[in-house]
Amino acid sequence: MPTQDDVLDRTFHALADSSRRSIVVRLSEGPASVSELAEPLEMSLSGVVQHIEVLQKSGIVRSEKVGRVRTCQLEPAPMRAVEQWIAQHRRVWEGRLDRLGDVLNTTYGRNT
Amino acid sequence: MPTQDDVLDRTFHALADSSRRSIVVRLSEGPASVSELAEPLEMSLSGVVQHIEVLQKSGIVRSEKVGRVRTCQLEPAPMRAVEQWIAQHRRVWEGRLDRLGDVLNTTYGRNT
DNA sequence: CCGACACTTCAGCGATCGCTTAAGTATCTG
DNA sequence: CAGATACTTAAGCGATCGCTGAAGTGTCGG
Repeated sequence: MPTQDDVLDRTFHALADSSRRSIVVRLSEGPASVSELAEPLEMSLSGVVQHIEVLQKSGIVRSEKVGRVRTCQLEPAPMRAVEQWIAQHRRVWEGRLDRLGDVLNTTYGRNT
Repeated sequence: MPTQDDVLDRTFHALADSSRRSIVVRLSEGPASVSELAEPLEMSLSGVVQHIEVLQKSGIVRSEKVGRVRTCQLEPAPMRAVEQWIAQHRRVWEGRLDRLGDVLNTTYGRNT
């Protein structure tokens, strides 16, 4: 069973590449086959397949093969996990941000 | 000048490591020195410094050296960029998601 | 001035990444 | 059945990653 950390590792990693993000963008408009996903990318088909594998391992993408065509679609859960992770920690600093400007040139004590 | 793609590449990459995320979590509670950030991590100091460099290159972290102490703090802009990128594309599929279940076992035609 | 402290810099190392080419394996089409 | 199509699998390669240990540099405290 993958920990939450594993999910975040894999999802952030999957999205840290602009070819993979463009696949995600394309899939956000609806399912597509491997070769449809490959078409706009200037890369060999097997390069694209490897990107899709990374996306699948992160859980962002699901796929199913019918006949000789593999069709891919998005799975929203991992991206929501990422979005929530960011939102959660953003809330913490935003509560502090108004004070940081002054704090920087004085003491940095933790108030715990 | 870094493109938006570069920012996303570097920010997603920076967050794709649990040691770096734990640094971000720690910094969300307020600024900290390099050795304060290093303390909970089971890793050499220079390993930690390298993680901080990755975070700085992405723009997530800023730092300033006073005397012999480097103090780090969070910079919210890049994480907001990531959050917005996700939110933007999530909106697109969520409009479609209710249809996908049925679509999967029928045709996958794009309706453009 | 001398040692402790807080980094800093650098070489190196095994592992993973992103990509290629080449050679498969099914599946459809005529 | 013979192609063409749509992947699939595997080897390999240069680059980057995450980390270490060792040797610095600059600062502070006594």
